[in-house]
Amino acid sequence: MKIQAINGFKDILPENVLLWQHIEKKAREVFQRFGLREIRIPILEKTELFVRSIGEATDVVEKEMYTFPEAGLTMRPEATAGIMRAFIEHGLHVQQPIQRLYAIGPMFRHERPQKGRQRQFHQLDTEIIGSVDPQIDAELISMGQMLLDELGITTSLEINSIGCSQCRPPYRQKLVSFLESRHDDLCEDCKRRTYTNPLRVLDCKKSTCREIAKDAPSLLEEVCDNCKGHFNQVQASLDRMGITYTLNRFMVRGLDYYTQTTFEFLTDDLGAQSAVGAGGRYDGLIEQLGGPALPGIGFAMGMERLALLLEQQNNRPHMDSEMDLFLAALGPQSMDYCETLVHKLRKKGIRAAMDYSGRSLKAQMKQANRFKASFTLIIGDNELLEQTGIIRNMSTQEQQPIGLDTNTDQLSNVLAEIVR
RNA sequence: GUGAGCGUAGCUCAGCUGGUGGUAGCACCGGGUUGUGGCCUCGGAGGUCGUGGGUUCAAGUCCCAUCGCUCACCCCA
Repeated sequence: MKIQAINGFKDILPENVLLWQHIEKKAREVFQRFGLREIRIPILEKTELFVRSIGEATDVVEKEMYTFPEAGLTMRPEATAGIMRAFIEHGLHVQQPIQRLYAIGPMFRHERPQKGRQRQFHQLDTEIIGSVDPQIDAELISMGQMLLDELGITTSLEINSIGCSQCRPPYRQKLVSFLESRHDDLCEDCKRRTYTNPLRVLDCKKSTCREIAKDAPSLLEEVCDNCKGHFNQVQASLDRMGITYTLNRFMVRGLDYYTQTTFEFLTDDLGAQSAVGAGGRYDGLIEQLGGPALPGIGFAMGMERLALLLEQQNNRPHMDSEMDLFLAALGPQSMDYCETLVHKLRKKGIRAAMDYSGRSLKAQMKQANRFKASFTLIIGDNELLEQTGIIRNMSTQEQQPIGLDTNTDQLSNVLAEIVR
């Protein structure tokens, strides 16, 4: 039996890594533009951390975590909890009143894989900690939008406010009562959701449930004045920046720690998955984890989803040459000569390669082409005797003789100049 | 956890009502070009038809089981 990767865990092969590096590079660039600094945290944490932050009754905690029960450890299903743990553990708030952080890396959830969803997946995660200012919310959203824009990915932005610890519980109670009054008309899933996650009923795709949802009390109208004011200011900021969005009063969150502002970057191009990125405020989380009473807001973007969209929307970055110079050696002497030359070129930072199998020139040219080499230097034993090689520009097909030198240091300098 | 679909070359796939595995495309190797890549052309190599059992004179094809993958539900980035 051949050993293969386990279900939901994917290899990212070299040709695709270029795409991933493109995404990462652009993300770091944009995040740094907003003053975010990278933080790297462990993949394994105490199970308790996720239970306390994400919420005991959430799907993620109840059935999706990779946990080692005997050790009490869990592979992180998301990044925010770990970042907050690190934030508290190292007292980062003392250094700077507002901390702006980002993290990039793999997350793990034991769900059934499907398009745009894997068991090991990767997220770009951002957090701004220490401010309740609604302009911070808008700034963070604008950063996500800017990244998507610059990647050339088209999404729609939806925002909502899900209230705070003061106003959400009463609303939730009101909603449950309403749903109970219409219980018989709800679909089977929603009958269950009424008690597990009543807000999710508002988001049900079934038409009958949608009709009922229209009559349900609206969270946006029920939230407290403070939350309303905050949300209005977020919208005013987005308006000033010219960022287009739609209000979605049915948008809810799967993790318990979210408060007030929530938002999602959405697409129709990912099969059943619609969210490319999502986030929101989590004002009680840090305190709940035993840290100072500091607010925060963040978002995560799914890198697999970004990569899929880049491919689908035909925005694959065109790749440059991946090799500066390929040395085609013909004959034993020239092979040894080229070996020395390749070594010296590489020490100068030039990307250089050659073939040792003594294949035909045609075969070696093919190889140079596969390497996407900018130049090829052809050196046979004859050339070595006459001290004149041939250098070929692979894109223009121009060839020129080049004086060879027994002093390969000199020659490698000359070649380095040509190739640069 | 539930449902549906699919497993044939490294990849993408033909293979009809069972009757000798495809000159298939991409990729790979070599020749045409006696020392020049991409395009063209000719040739070559590459397979336990996922696995196990059953039906049959005969199974890639039909039946059963099993493993794997994919998509969808739930839920989520």
